[in-house]
Amino acid sequence: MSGKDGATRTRVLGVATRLFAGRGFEKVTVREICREANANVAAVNYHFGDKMGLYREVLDQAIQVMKCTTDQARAEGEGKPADEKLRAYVSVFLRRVIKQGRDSWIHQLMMHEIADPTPALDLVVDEVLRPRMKYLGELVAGIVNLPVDDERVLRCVMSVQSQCHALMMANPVARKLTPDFTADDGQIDAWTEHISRFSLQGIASAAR
Amino acid sequence: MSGKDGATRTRVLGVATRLFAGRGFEKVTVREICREANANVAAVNYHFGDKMGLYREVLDQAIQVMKCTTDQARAEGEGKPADEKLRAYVSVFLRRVIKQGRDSWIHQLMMHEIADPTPALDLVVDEVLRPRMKYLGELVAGIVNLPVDDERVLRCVMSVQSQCHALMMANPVARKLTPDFTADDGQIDAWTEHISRFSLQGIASAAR
DNA sequence: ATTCGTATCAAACACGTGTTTCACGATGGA
DNA sequence: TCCATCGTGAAACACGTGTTTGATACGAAT
Repeated sequence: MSGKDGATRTRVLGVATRLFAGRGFEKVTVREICREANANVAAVNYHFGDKMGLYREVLDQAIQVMKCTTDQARAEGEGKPADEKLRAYVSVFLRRVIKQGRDSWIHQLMMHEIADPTPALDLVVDEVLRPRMKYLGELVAGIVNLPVDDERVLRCVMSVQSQCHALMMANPVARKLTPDFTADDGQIDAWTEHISRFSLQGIASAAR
Repeated sequence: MSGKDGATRTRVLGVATRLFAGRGFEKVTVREICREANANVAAVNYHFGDKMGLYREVLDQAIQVMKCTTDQARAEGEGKPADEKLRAYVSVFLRRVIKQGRDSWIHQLMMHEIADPTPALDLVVDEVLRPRMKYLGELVAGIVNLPVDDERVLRCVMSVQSQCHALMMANPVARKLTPDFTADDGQIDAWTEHISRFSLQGIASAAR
């Protein structure tokens, strides 16, 4: 069970990812992670230095996946007109967010990072959020024929982002408000259609 | 300093409110609260039963203030047409939210409640959020001439709410993205104007 | 004057935390 | 075969936590 086989590190990292996402950094204990991963308490210290080192590694993984989401959104809009690029962005984002698939842990993790910011949040902002806003800003600016740094463009970007993010952020709240909500493809498509149309109309009005 | 004078309880409650809002329930210690309030550690146990009792009292206060915000938004739209009622709602909300005034602690508190839901969150949903959504739903339904429980109406309400909430929720993120942001009246009015126009256009498009 | 309930205080309690230490076994190269 | 290194294990360490306890002082009612 020991030796070259470095499965313990992987197992610990996996469990840590799930638990950190679910309850944040502070509310998860090293002991609990190791217990669920069938590893010794000292494993996290040996493989990751300390608890924070383990957390940083989990967060780095999250950043990689988020950058990948941005790239996919860009790719799906490739060659299309600006309004369809925006629709593609919303579509990719919602599919990745609402689907309780293998990526949902990321957004729970980000939720906790926003509630209790750590220095690592800066990395997320610089590497993920800023590129996304830049891309959306270019789209909006193209649609309304305004400079990308115009205030009105910035505000429209916020409006689009906020609608997308709301569907993931307020998850525990939304579940209480509409307990019969299902994340099937039909619902996702309907939300994509709504946010796209709603936003495109709003964007058009921003240019006067 | 002791006797009929019940200032300790008030002082503890005040400090607890500020600290719980800033760092959430778990990351604040009873000792720290009492130290800042110049009270003994046992004070919280005597006056509030235990730490959770103190937290519940803080959260109850928050619910009262939020209900008051809803009432004010309703009042400012009284007698106006539906689209101006919506503008009034956005205006009241943003003024209360963006202003770093005496109410900002509430939204930090809610942020932490959403990130780490406790049973008390149900109370917030039932007493604050549901009435707000009901009110906004009636406004939207009136504008687009659809039944209040129509899916399209519900989605528009979510779009409006998400834009308003985004300005308060992503505060630590927004501060990094646009560090030169100032919460003066001009900015608030500009955002109110943007969200109102953006949303009214989007709502109009929802009815086809 | 005595009694009772209120409000506060310092000290201690019981528990859980992240981290460290030291020892044991396995692995792979010299 | 020997030895250095790696991965793991159980136990202990140092610290911080919420909570409880017993004592003290004060004011008001009896």
